[in-house]
Amino acid sequence: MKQLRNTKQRQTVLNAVLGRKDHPTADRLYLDLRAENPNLSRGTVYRNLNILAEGKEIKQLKTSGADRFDWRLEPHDHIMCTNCGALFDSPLPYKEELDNLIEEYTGFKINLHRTVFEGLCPDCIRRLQSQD
Amino acid sequence: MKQLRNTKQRQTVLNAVLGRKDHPTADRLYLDLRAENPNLSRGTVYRNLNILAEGKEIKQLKTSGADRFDWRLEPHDHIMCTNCGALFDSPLPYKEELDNLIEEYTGFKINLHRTVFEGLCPDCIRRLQSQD
DNA sequence: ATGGGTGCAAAGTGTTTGCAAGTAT
DNA sequence: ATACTTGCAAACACTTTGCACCCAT
Repeated sequence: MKQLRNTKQRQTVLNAVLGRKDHPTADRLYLDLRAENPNLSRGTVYRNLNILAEGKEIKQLKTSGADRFDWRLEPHDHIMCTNCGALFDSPLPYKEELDNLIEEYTGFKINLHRTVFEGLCPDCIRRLQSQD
Repeated sequence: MKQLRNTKQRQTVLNAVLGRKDHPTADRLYLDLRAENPNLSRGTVYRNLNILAEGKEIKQLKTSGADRFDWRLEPHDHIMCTNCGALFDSPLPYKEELDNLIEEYTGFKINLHRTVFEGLCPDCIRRLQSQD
C-alpha cells in the first residue's frame, strides 16, 4: 500500500468535509474551496475525496447523479428531498441484523446496506403548496 | 400530459426489460437489442426507458454508476455484488412502516426508500478463495 | 533524493437533447 | 394533418487520468 502524504490540499479537503453539516457533492466542495484557494484543481479535490474515503476518514455516499461526502463514519441511513436535492441523516437506527439475515438467506458476504428515503422535505412541501 | 404512442421501438424496449431476469443497465439493454435491431439508436433506448419508468411500466434503480431497470413493480430491496456487479432481489420484505416513521420524525412526505445490500456473491467468494 | 501529489487539460462514462425526417393516431 | 418518435450526433454532467513539475518525507 502507498505511503500517504500530508499535503496542504489534502488537509483543506478533509477539513472542508468535516467542517460542514450538509452532505456536499465533490463539485460543490470544489467550487466552495476554490473561492479561498484559487489554484486548487478539481482533479485534486476528487482524488483526495477518494483517497480519504478509502482511508475511512470520511464516507462516500454513492447516489445516482453526483456522489455525496459525509463526516459521520458510523453506518446510518439518509433522507433525500426529490425536489430540492437536500440530504439529511436518518434518525432511525441502522439495522445491522438485516445484513446477517441476507447472508443466511443468500450466501452473500454482506459488508453493509445503504438506505435512502425519498420524498419531499418540509420546506418543499410548504413551497409547493403556496404555489397552487 | 403527453399522449403516448405505441411504437415498435418502445415495445421492443419494454419487452426486453420484461423478458429478462437480471437487472440490466440501459447500455447493456441497448447493446443487446442492437444485435437484433441494427438501427435502433441509443437515444431511443434511454428515452423509452425513462418514459416507461415514469409511466410505471418498469422500475428504475438509481445506483451509483449506471442505472438499472427492473420488471418487478412492487417495492423491494436489492443485493449487489461489489466484485462482479451482479444485482439480485432481496428476499426480505419491504418495510413500508419505516417510511411512516420517517414522516413522523422529520416532517418529510416520504414516497419510498431504496435499500441496497452490498457484499460478495457466493460465486465471487468461491472465485476469490481459489485464487489465493 | 525519491516517489507521492499537484495543476491542468484531455479523455472517459453514462445520459440527455436539438434537429430534421418518419410515423402512429 | 397533427404532434409524438426516431436516428443521429453533439452536448452534458460527473469523474478519472496522463503528464510534467513540485514538494513532503
